[in-house]
Amino acid sequence: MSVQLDSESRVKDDDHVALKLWLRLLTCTNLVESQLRGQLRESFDSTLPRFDLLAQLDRHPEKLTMGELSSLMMVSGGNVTGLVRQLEKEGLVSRTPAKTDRRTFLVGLTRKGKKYFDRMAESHENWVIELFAGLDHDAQEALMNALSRLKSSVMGAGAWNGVPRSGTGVSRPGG
Amino acid sequence: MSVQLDSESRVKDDDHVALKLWLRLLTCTNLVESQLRGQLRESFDSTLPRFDLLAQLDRHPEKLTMGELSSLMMVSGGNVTGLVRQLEKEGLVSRTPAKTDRRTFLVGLTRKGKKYFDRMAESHENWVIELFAGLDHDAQEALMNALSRLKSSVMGAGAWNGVPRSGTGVSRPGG
DNA sequence: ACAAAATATTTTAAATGTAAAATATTATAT
DNA sequence: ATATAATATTTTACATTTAAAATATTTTGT
Repeated sequence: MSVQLDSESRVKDDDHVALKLWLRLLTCTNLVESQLRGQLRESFDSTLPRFDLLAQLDRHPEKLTMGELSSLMMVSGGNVTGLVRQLEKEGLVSRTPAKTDRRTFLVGLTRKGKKYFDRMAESHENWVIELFAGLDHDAQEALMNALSRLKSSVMGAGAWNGVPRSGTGVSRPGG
Repeated sequence: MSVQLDSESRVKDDDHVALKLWLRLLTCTNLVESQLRGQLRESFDSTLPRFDLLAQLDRHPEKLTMGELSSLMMVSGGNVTGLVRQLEKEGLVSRTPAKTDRRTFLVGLTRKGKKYFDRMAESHENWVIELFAGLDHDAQEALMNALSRLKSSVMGAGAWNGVPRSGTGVSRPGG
């Protein structure tokens, strides 16, 4: 049937380079995400958002507020509310009111959550290494540099509204 | 509070280069996607998946089956079923049974859908160009090359299960 | 021809996601 | 002090997404 296999196929010959670039970026991300999601499900019966939330807490042992989690994960506040509730019910994270501000909650890994995360994180890193193994170290450096520039470009472009975080004014220099 | 603004912040200093690379890739994609989603909503009261589906049909004027759409968009079949149903109800796409195979449906843009898409596509391309404007042409070429290599790497790595397309055996050389 | 396997799609159930409104609390400006 | 604005989170309503099961049809093997 000779049909391409991914989103890039929608690029027309006369399309702008930037558009091709964006679609290839999206394709790569989708491919990696699919692999990781599948592995996480098969090996640990878990999901990417759960893993990502635990990873943020592991990276920030000083505990994080709901809003910080929302910013870091680049998802809406309501989304975080649901995920934290779920993980708290399973005893993987703790959620305690802040002393100084009664609006705020501090979220952190429990011992059980830390163990659970560490187990997954090791496998996760190996999966990523394997997926990127086709690029030698220089190629990885080159890609990292290119992506750094892209990140700056995107964050600099237009009026920056940020990632949807309804009801949160965090990180809106233009707002 | 001095907390970073995106997923990369979960990288620890001793983490493997590939992991940093993956998180930066994810961050860039999330940033671009958020911008485009917001613009699409504000300017056209539409969404990315709707746009993507129409774009695939525009790219393939010979019409596509549900399964081909699923592969091209890298989303599950059930997802395509819902999107096509919605767009068909709005008169933007047509969905006709194939002559030779009664399991199969052929989906294509209606005249109304083509107009609707063209209007969005122009803005969409301009948004992308603007988001990538911080990279000069050489940098864009470099990034494209790096991503090409990454795509090959990911598609070559491990047993390729492909993107989740439940109930679809498409493109599984290993299955 | 006929059973079994493969394929294409839809349906289902549950998870994830957004955006906007609602609630509660804290900060600011008279 | 008190009204107003800003902030942090939750709730609500709904859209999207996946994975698996179900359905329908075609293909394959014998």
